[in-house]
Amino acid sequence: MSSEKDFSDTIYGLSKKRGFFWGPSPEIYGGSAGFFDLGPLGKLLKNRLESRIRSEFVRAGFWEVECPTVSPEIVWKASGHLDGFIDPVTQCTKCGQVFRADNLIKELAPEAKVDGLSPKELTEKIEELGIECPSCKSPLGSVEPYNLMMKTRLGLAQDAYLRPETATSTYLLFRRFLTFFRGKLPASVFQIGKAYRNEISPRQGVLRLREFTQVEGQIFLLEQDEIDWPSFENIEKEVLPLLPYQPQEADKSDVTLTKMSDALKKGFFQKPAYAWCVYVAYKIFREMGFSDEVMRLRQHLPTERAHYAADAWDVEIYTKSFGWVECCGIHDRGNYDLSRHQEFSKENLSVKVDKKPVVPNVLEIAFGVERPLFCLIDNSYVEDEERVWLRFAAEIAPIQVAVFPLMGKDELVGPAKILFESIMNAGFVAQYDQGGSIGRRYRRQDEVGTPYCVTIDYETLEDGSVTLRDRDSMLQTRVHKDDLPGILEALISGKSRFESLEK
RNA sequence: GCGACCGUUGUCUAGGGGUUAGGAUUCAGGCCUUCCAAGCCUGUGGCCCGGGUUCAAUUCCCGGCGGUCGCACCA
Repeated sequence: MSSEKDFSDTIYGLSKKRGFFWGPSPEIYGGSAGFFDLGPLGKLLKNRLESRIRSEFVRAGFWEVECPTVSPEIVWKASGHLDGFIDPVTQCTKCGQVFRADNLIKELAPEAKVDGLSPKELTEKIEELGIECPSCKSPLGSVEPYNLMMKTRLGLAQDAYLRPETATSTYLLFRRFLTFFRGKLPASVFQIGKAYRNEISPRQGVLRLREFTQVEGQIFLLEQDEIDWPSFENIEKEVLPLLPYQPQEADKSDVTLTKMSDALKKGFFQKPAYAWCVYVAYKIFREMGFSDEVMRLRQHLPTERAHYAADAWDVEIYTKSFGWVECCGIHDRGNYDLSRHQEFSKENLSVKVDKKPVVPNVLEIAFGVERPLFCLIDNSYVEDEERVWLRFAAEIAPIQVAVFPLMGKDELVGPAKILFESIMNAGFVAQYDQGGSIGRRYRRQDEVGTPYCVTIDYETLEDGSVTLRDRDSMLQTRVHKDDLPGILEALISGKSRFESLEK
């Protein structure tokens, strides 16, 4: 087998060649790191993932919303992103190390006053105090503000930022949600949309992007709800691969297959509602086509957690390219966000509990779509002596069925095109191809993961039967063309198996 | 952002101060072909960008952009 680095090259090569994704974008101008274009197949695949995500959220009782990607500065002031992410940084002119300027000054000159100083003033302060690079004693460069958010402007003068997460824009609707949900909590909503992070140094292709599609589900609820969570009963017998923080601290990384009810008893999860969210996240990834063997749920170490987070678990996916990849975070955000927005907006974001105002808590499921997209291609790639193919689950494959005339003869091409039309009309994403030998066309579809191919031949002209070919086994069977929509539907949805078609 | 290495058709790659820049594969068209990348013919397409050195730069130098790895960063 190829090395890890070689394998990601293989995936990126195939993706570029077959039109899953291209980049960095804009390619003809040399590209900017952290931006990628989705080609036709990548977009089809992403649409399928999003629709699985969407239906899984809906099934779990979430309602979808959509908010602007740009919000004025005050929003990010309130959310904490502005202060949290405008760091005054200085860099050593010789060794290149980067430091937080304010922290560095405080550390080396505790009596100096640095709070509220501009980058320019901080630069002067560093000169004044004769501070140099702590590791190599060389002069430091001027202090520059660095913020992870992308800045823009509304009209002439109002500062605004592109959202670094969709969640914050969702929280701003809380009062509207209260009305929509007729004053009842818990209330569950989710959003699928673009988010932007001005990463200093994007790496690993589509795994760390400056612009990406985020999916974030939020449950607004009261503390009591977190304990009394009836839906937990539906999933308490589910067994998930858990990796709590304790074994990690002992440098162990073996998952424990744990029943959810036991996980709660053992204290892996504090609250049933949070545990349920972890299950929902896991279920979404299952629905996207990941098998249990390549997934695990890893709890953040206490040192890894955000200061306000009571608990945090990640869904991780094993890839042949990069090993375990963090794909989804499940966070207990407490009432931090709503409290902050209440404070900054002066709007009442509380509900009445026993006649007293209480700001509700938030549980969150958050992930980007591009990571699972990449992981899925990585996981689906299969290669043997004969061919290369993507073993997508039929339901998420970008193209579901390809239609070929056995040869490019007029008497076969005509009927093949008619059949292609009827398959499209039946609602399938289909592709027609008459270029090259039949074997080459099968291989082409294998390489983009098309689960089924249909071939029209001379027998079709006599009795209406066609060849139906299965991607993974390369087996073929004859069926009547009029039965195809039903057969394909059953195969793709998993209601029947290809082997059972064989007579 | 720093350091090291790197950037040649759609993809993978050979090469190198003066070349018709080579190969494999893909792709398009044609011939052939009654089910798994066959064969034959034809064709499209390339030296990341800018500056410098030089009679001459894709090749050497500098800068930019991008990539890989390491450091840092990753709410």
